[in-house]
Amino acid sequence: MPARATSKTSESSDKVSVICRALRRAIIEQALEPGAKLPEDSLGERFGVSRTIARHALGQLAAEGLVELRRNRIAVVATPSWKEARDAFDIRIQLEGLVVRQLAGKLTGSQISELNDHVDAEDRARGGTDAVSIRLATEFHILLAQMTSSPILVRYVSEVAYRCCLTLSLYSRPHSTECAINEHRAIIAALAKGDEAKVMELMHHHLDSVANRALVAPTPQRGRDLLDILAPYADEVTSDRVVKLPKVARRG
Amino acid sequence: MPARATSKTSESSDKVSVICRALRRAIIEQALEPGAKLPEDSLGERFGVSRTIARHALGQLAAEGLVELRRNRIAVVATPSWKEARDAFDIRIQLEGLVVRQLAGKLTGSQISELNDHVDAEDRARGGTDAVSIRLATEFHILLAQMTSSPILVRYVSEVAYRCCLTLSLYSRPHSTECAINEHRAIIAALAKGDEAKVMELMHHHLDSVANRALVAPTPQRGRDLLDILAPYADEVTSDRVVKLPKVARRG
DNA sequence: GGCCATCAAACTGCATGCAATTGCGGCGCC
DNA sequence: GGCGCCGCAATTGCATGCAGTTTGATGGCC
Repeated sequence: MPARATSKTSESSDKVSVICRALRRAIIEQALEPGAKLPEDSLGERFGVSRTIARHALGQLAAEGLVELRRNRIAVVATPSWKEARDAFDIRIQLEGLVVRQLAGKLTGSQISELNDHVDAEDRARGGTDAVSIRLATEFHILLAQMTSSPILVRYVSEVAYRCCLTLSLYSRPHSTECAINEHRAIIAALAKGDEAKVMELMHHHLDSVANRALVAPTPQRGRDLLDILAPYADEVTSDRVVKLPKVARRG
Repeated sequence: MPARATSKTSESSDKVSVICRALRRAIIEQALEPGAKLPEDSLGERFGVSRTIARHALGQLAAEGLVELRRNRIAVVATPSWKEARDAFDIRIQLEGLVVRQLAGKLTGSQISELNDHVDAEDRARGGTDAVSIRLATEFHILLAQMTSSPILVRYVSEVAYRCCLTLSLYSRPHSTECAINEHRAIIAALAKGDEAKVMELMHHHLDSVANRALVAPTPQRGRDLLDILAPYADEVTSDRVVKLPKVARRG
């Protein structure tokens, strides 16, 4: 066990971060769909810890935007609205632009092979489930961010990439990952060549096309969370409690 | 009390978020300097809650990068290295660019007056302590972000702005806030006029100059955390425990 | 048949208690 | 006099317990 140790930032202790990692992964692989319930008891039992720890983990994930926490209510996997999804992609484009700008022409040989290896893995995973492909594609971007050795950038890129994953599972149709893989290869090549302008454009285009493939339209019906659809109509309500529908059947 | 209610994102419950807000404010006003210790007991006692809650709050702040948490050790206010500070400003420039791009020409009259009122407050605070000026200047940027009504953007801009505050208290000399105030006014004017290119340039320049005023040089001596200075030399160490100096007198 | 009140189970909010680890002051040794 | 070692106080890591809230189901009433 390489004991990568918990990176300085966040990831408080041990058990908590283990649970966080597990849940994060489950979420981005869509084992846990948006809206899925996450009761503290069940989590604690599943991971062999007390509710206290499970609760703490949920708090962390909420801070990352992967989980929604409302007072006295069961935590659920976040269900970003379409607008939030769009915003997340906008932010992501900016942040990853920063990443490639820092990296262009500065990669070592071993870093380049590491990236190529990763894309090879993505390639091999094409036969498998979509979930794994999506996870690997996301991890490619995180890997890139890590190479900047800027902890802040790593954290933000990771978070926002995870959020985009969530989005994908909400709004995206089964999508072809091939072009994404080719785009990854192109980005590596341009990074190695040190062509900053080119790599910026590639990354921008890559993320933009991912976003567009995912977020073709507000898809009000498939957005699947009734409350989001109704949200605009609730603006009139002045009270804190946003909307109070007579028992609306939520998922689950 | 306007009962602003806890915004959907993060900020779990009540007591926890109260503590978070209090600590955040104390940190950005430099009542708590970087490196200051934050024992769970003391926090709990001070805020009239149990350690459990104080601990949870520290976890949230750690997720935001304001607090550093290490296993079995007392939490301390984060002490960003010079490089991290620089990175934070880079990210901030990108994010706030996004903000003003979204806002240019889209502000309502009342929003514009709200912004002007805020800058007036900044102006009035010029006679007071530096701490308040810094806080108000930071809050101006957060106010701007809030007007995008993009929760994600608000969260990221807030976080990174707070981090930059931390930085300022670490590396900055007593600085003049006047030009910053004028720059704020200029940004509002350009936003109102809807001149996107102009406002982008203004914001970029504004943040860049703030960064440069603060981060003139690595200032190795004044960076004041011996451990950061030694960090590059510790890369050789393979163990998890990064560095083990014979009792080095840390602050406090 | 549909609607509302009532109640129990489920779940969260929080405090407290115990075990484990760390930090630090004093002691002995070189 | 300085350096390293040991033991105690301080502090964290975590589980459990109790109180308050929500959920949703059952039964009575219109």
